[in-house]
Amino acid sequence: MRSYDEYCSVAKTLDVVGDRWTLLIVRELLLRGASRYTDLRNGLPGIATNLLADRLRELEHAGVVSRREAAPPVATTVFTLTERGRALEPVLDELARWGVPYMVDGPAPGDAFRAHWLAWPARLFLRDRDPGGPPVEIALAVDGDDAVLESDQGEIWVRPGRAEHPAAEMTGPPYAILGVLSGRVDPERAGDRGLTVSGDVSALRRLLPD
Amino acid sequence: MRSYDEYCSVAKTLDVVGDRWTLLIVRELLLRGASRYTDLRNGLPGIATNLLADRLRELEHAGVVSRREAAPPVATTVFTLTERGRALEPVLDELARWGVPYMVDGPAPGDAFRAHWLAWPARLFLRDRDPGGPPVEIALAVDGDDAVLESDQGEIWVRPGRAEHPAAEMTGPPYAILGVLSGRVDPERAGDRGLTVSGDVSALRRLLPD
DNA sequence: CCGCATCCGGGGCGATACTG
DNA sequence: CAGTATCGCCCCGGATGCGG
Repeated sequence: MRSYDEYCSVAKTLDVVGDRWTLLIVRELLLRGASRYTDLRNGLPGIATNLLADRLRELEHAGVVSRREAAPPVATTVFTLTERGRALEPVLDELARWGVPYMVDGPAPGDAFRAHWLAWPARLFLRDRDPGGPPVEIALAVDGDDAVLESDQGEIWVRPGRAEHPAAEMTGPPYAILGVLSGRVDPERAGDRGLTVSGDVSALRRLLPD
Repeated sequence: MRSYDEYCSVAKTLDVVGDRWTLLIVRELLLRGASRYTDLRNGLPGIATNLLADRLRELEHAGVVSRREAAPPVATTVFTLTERGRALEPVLDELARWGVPYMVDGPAPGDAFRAHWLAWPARLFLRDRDPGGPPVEIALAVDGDDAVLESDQGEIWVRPGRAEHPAAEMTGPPYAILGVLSGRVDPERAGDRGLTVSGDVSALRRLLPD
C-alpha cells in the first residue's frame, strides 16, 4: 500500500495492514496457527492467488508473518504469525465487535462461510459457567465444513477441523448456530431452523450466556 | 469497496470501513467533533478532494456519518459521527496502540503532522495523578499547528485549536513532544531537542507517567 | 499437488482543474 | 466553501501456466 506519509500512529498501522485482504489473512493465521498456502486460500474465498502471495511477502517483510520450509518428506511451506503479528488480535477483536450488527440478519445472498469464522462471535458471546471444570470440546459442522468450539481454563476458542472427543455436536446453517451462540435461540428448540444438536447438550449449555 | 462476500464479522466491518482513507476520516471526526469539509481536508493531507466527497457519502449511507446544513448566515455543511460512528473509537484505539513502535524513531522524511494527532499517544501514555483535581489545559504548538491537551475528571483528550487558559505551553518538533508524553524525556531537560516548555510545568508533570 | 509467476481487463485511486 | 469533472495510472480480480 502506498504510504499515507503521516506521522500518526493510526496511519502508520494502516500503512502496514490497511491493504485489501491483509487483515483477513491475519484473521486466518490467528485462527489456524501455522498454515499452508492452500489452507489460507481455502479460508479466503475469492482472493486472487497472486494477491495472497504478494500480501504474504509484504507481511513477512513487515515482520508480521514468518515463513518456514518444512523438512523434505513434507516439502511444504508453512506460514505463521510472529509475536508482532499476534499483537494484532485486539485490533481484530474490535473490528469483529463492531461488525456484529451486520451478522444478526443472516448471510447476504452469495456470502461464503467457514465454520471457524465463528471464533469471534463465540469469544464475544460465550462465557464458561464452570471455568475450573474439565475442558470441553464441541463439534461444529456447517455445509460440510468442520470446526471445534473448545473451552479450557475458561478460555473459549474456535479452531478449524474435527474434534477428537466432542461432548456434543451442533450441525446446521450458520445463522442458526449463531443464534444459539448469541443466546437468542435455545439449542433444543432450534430444530425448525435446520439445527441438529446431539450428545451432551449440558456441555454446550455450560458455555451459553444468560 | 467491493464486498468480501463473507459471512464473518471482521469482513463485514471491513466492507464498511476497509477502504483507503475511510478510517482516517473517522479519526478526524473523532478528534474534531463536528467538522467542515475544509477542516477535514486539512486534517487529511494528501487526500484527493473527490475521494473525500465519495467517502463521506458512503459513510453517510452506512450510518456512520451524518451531514447537517447550518443556518443561512453561516451557510456551511457540517459533518458529524453518528452513535454508530463513535462506536469505532475502540477500533482506532487498538490500531493506534499497534502503531506506537513506528513512532519512536520519529517521522519519516516527508511525513505530515498535525498537533491533534497526538491524541492517541497522549491517551495511551498519560495518566492524571490527580483525577479529582481541577481541569488542566496545556497548549501544544508544532510547526504553527495548535492543539490543546486537557484532563478533566481523569479523562485525557487532545483537540485541535488554541487553549483558552493554558496552565502550560509546550512547543517543539513532534518527536520531542512525543518523547515527553511517553515519559522518555524530562520536560525540563528537553531544550536541546528544540523543545520549549513554559508556564506551570507541574501542571504538565501531573499528567506524565512514572 | 503446492506455491507461486505472468498476463490482461477494469476500476479504484491520485492529482489537478474547474464551478455553483 | 464544498464540492464536481477529467484523466492517467496502478492496484486488484480472474485466468492460466509452470517449476519443484
